[in-house]
Amino acid sequence: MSKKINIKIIAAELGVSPSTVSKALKDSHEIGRETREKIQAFAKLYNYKPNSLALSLRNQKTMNIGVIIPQITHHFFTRVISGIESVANQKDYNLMICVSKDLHEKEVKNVEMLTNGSVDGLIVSIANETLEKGEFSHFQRLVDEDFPLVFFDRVAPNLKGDKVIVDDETGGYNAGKHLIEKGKNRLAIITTPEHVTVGVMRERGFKKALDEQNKYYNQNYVIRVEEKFDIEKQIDQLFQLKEIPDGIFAVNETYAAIAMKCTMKRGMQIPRDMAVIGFTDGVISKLTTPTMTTIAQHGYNMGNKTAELVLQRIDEKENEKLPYQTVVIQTNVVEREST
Amino acid sequence: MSKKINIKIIAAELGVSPSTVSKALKDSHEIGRETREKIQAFAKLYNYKPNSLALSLRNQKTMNIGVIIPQITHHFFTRVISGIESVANQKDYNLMICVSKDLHEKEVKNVEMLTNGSVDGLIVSIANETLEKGEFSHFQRLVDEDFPLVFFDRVAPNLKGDKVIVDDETGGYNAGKHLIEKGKNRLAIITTPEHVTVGVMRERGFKKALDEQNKYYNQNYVIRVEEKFDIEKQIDQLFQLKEIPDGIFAVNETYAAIAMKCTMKRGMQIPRDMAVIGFTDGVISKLTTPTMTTIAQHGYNMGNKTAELVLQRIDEKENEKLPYQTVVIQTNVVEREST
DNA sequence: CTGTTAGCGCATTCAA
DNA sequence: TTGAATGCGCTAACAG
Repeated sequence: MSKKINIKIIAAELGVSPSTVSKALKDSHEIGRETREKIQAFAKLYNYKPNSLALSLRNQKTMNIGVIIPQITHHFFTRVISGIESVANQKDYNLMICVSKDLHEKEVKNVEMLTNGSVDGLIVSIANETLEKGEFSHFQRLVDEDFPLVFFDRVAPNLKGDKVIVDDETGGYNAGKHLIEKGKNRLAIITTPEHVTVGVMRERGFKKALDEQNKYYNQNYVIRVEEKFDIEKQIDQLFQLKEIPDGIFAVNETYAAIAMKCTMKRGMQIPRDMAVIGFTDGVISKLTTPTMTTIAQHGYNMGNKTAELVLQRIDEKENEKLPYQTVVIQTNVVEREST
Repeated sequence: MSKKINIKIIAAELGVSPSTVSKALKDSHEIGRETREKIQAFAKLYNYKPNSLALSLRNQKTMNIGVIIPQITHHFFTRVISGIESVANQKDYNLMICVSKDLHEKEVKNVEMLTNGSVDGLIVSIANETLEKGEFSHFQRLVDEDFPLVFFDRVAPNLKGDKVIVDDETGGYNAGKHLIEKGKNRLAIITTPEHVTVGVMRERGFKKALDEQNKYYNQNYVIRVEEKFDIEKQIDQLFQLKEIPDGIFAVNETYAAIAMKCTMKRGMQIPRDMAVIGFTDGVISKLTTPTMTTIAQHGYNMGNKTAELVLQRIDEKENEKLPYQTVVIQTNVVEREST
C-alpha cells in the first residue's frame, strides 16, 4: 500500500514547517494569504485528509459513538441503529457497531475495545448471557468512571446509568386488552425464558389485562420458547391441548408469524377461530397473510432518543452532572387483519 | 468523566520510567521479575488497558476493518455482515460499520472517514445513487494507492479491485427454469430499475431461460419497481392485464411477498393459479403462507469470503501482489410451497 | 536490568 | 507572518 500524504510531507515539499501547514489548512489568519493558498492548493491536489487517529489522540475526542447489540440480524436492532445513526450523523458523529452475539465474553471484549480510546460514548443493549449470569462488572466500571453510557431495550435493573426502554408492560397489557375486546376468551402467550426482562414485562402486562377482565390465566397457555430447540414444535403445543386457545399474544414478530402458520396448518381461520397479535417493529407483519396486528415498538424513535442521551452525556461538563434518566418509549396497537 | 489510567501514571505512581512499565506489561524478560510483577499487579488492580488509538498510531495498524453498506435494515446485508464478523473476529479484527443510505455523498464521506487511518481495509457494497451517477473516483483513489478494498454484491464493472458477487444471472436463469418446469407459461418478472446491476443480471438470466424454452418474453410482464412510489400498486399492474401471468419471479423477498399478497387478494390460489419465486437470504420466505420458494443467496458465505479477501490484501507484502479476484457465490433453488 | 530518546500525525503555545 | 517545541499514549532502539 502506497503511503498516505501527511502534513510533514506537504511541509517538506513546500519548504515550510509542519505547523505552518497545519495552520494554513484550517485557514488561520496567522498565516500569510499567499502561503496559505499555496498550501491549500497543494493539499487539495494531493487529496490530503488529516489522519483521524492522530486527531483523536491529540484532541482526546474521537467523534465516534460505540454501539453494542446482541444480534445484527434482528430487525428491531437495525431499526434502532438507524435511529441512532440519524441523530449521530447530524452532529458529525460516526458509529462503531459491534455485535455480542448474545455472548457475555464477546460483550466484555467489545466494551473494552471500544472504551479504550476508540469512542466518546457507548450505547448498549445487553447480551442475553450477561443478563442470565447477572454479571455486569464491565458496565459497572464504566459507570464508576462516568463514561458516557446509555442502555436501550435490554437493560439491567440494578445498574445505574441512562436507559431507554419500551413500555413493555403497557404494551403487553394493551395486547391482552385488544384480544379481549375482540371477544376472545382463551388467551395464550408465547414468550421468552424468564431471564429476558422484556419478555417478562410484556407477560406481566398481559396478565394484568386478563386479571382486570376476570379472564383465567391458564398456565398451559404460556409457552416459553427456548430458541435452542425447534420453535415451531414448542408453539405447536398450544394446538395439542384439549381446549385450544382462541387468542395468542406473541412477544415478537417471528413467534407470532409461526403461531399464525400453526393455526392455518390446522385449518383454523384467522381471526375467526384464532386471533394473533405480535410485538415488533418489523417487516414481516405487513407481509403475512393475513397481515398481522402488532404492538408497534418504534425502534427508530428509540434510537433517536438513545443517541440524544449519549450526546448529552458526552457534552456534559464535569460539574453539572444530570441525574440518570430512564426514558420510556410508548407502544401502540397497529390493528391489521389477524385480530 | 474521570481520566483513564495510562502508562505514564503507572510509571509515576511506581517510581519507574514509562518504558519500563511498557515492557513489564508485555512480560519482557528485560525487566526484573520483582519490578515486573509489581507493575503487573498494579496495572491489574487499576484495570489498565492500553489506549487503542495510541497503539494504532504507533503501529500503523488498527486491527479494524471498515464496512460500508447501503442499508442496515436489509436482512441480506446483515447476513453478510455476520459472515464478515465471524472471519474478522477469528483474526482479532473488529468491524466499523457505516451506512451510506444509498446516497453518494454519504458514501464518499464514509470512505474518507474510514480510510484516514481508522481501518486497515475496507469492504463496500456500493450505494444505488453512486451506481446511477457512475461516479467512482472515491474508490478509484483507493485502488490507485493499493488500499485493501473488496466490493461485494453491488459492484462497479469498470472499477478494478477484488469483488465477491452472487451469480445473479444463473440465479435468474434457474428461477425461470423452475417456473417453467412447474408448467407455467406466462412468466412475469418483478425487478429493479436498470441501474441496479443485480436486478439486471437476474433479469438477463431469467430471459435466457425463457428464450431456451421458447417462452415469449412479454414486455407487459416486466415490472421495474421504483421504491419511491407505492410498491404494491406497481406490482398490482400485473393483475390488471387482460392475460394475467401464471408465474412470477421477483428479484427480492419483499417484492415476492407482496406479489403473493396481490395474488391472494384476487382470490387466486398459490401455486395453482400463480407460482411465485423470490431471490433472497431472508427471514420472510419461511413465514409467509404459503411458504415461499426462493433462490438462496448465501449472504453469510459471501461475508466469509469477502472478509478472507480483505485480510489477504491486508497481509499482502508490497512485492508479491496478487491479481484482482472476482469470487462468484453460487445460488440454489430452495423449493417451498409457493411453486 | 532500567531509563532516555524519538517518533507515529497532528495542533497549540510560545518564541522569533 | 512563520517556526520550534511540546505532548496526546505508546513502543522500540539505544544508552547506561
